[in-house]
Amino acid sequence: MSADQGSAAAEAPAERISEAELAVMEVLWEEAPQSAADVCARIGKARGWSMPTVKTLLARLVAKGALATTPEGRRFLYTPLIARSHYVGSESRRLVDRLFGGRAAPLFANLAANEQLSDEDIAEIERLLKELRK
Amino acid sequence: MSADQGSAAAEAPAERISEAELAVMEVLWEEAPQSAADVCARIGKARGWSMPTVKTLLARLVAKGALATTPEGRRFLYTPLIARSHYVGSESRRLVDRLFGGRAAPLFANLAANEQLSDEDIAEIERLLKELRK
DNA sequence: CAGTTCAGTTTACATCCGTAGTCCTTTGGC
DNA sequence: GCCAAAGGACTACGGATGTAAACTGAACTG
Repeated sequence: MSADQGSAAAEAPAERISEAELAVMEVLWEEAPQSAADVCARIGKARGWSMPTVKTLLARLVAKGALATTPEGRRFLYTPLIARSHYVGSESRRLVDRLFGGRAAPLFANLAANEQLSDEDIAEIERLLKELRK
Repeated sequence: MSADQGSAAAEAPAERISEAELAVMEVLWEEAPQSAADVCARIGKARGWSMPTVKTLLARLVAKGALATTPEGRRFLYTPLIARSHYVGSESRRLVDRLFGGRAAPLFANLAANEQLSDEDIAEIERLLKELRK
């Protein structure tokens, strides 16, 4: 079932990335290979996590196949194995499937109804629509 | 911190509703006051859960403030305390905040890029946009 | 060469979630 | 009035998650 746009297997971690893990992924998506210490330095500020916590999250992400490690001297450099756009896409699809019967329009309607759409958003979406209709 | 659009307290369970719990909520959103047995009958078909499982989920939802119980004879009738639209709205907002920097347009762009938009969706969204611009 | 320090691995633990068994109470039937 | 059935409450338990300490091995330093 489900689409699964076939082709290039390799990635696709299947395992879901948790909230805390996502924060780590974000840091690595921002800048590609980083050591645990680097990640910790960046995240420590935002979330106040200790080094062990960050290490655990990194290890779990590696176990889940979401990160790759490259030995560099006596430590590892971590690199995302899944693209942010890929993750974001599958999460969006999940939401749309779970709550909007798989249709994007109701989601959009909902955002509109809750005034979640800024003027900028509207303008941008119109632009995108024009693209799509071309 | 975070927004928390203050005002009318009362509802707003704060506690997050899990995946399995959501299935129970869906049944109750479909038809308002139902007994545990009713819910179980409906869900049993779809998810194959046993009665105890459904009862546990109902109890947890009550504990979370997502459901209200009304004594009816010697059993309880369960009623949603939060509206589906409310839940759906907050989940959508969560996604947009977490993954798209709080902007709806990138979400939309993502759905478009992944061909998640049907022609119907596009037509409907255009209609909504027209509404918004009025 | 030994000690310190750094980095990854293992272990830990409380909580939540999915799933379900068991128990207790109440109510209805005989 | 007593027993069985129905229904809610309590308990359970493995896995995931958030958060972190302790352990271990390797490298740099004096």
